[in-house]
Amino acid sequence: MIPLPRDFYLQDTIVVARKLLGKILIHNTPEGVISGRIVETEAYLRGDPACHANRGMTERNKVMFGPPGHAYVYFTYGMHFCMNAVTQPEGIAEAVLLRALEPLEGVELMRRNRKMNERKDLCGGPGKLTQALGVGRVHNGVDLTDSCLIVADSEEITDIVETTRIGIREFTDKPWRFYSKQHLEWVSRR
DNA sequence: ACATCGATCTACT
DNA sequence: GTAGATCGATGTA
Repeated sequence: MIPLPRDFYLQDTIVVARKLLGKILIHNTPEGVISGRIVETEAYLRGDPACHANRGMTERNKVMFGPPGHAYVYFTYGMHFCMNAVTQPEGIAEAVLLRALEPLEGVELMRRNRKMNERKDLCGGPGKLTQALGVGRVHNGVDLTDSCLIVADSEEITDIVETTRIGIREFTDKPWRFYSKQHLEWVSRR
């Protein structure tokens, strides 16, 4: 599995969000490899009130201001982690939220992490996929091109549905959520 | 110091 | 369709 190069994350963030569809997120854990195909993403841009970094750098969002190709993992709702891939050069805070995966390797580990058996319940949502892969606080800031958590190159998806983003209160009209039409069954919502 | 609420999920109606 | 869980980052005083 070849990690996507850092340059990949220097493209326009919306382009990155679309091109990440089909790619493979891989977590190498002591228990074994857990991986899935990315099938749903959202873009968060500068100047976007829904973007965590919009009001400047804070302790929580500082990874978004760092170099591209790193993971921005944050804790929310008192119980969930969400994972992003940071895009754009250092100093410019944009990112792509990973919202759903098609489970590939380590499905039994996912079942154990999630306390769920149905394949469809394992990775179909941003909080679900981090729990399934065992991704949390310690992964905030790790290098997605060279660490235990990587995004590997794979097929290009061309049949993409774009919709508005989920769970935000501002900029709700922007069509910056993307999912693969050929992986509908793994997507969090249609 | 303190109040608010979130890029969510589950269980229950 | 919606309430409740649960906690720390953030904004206001």
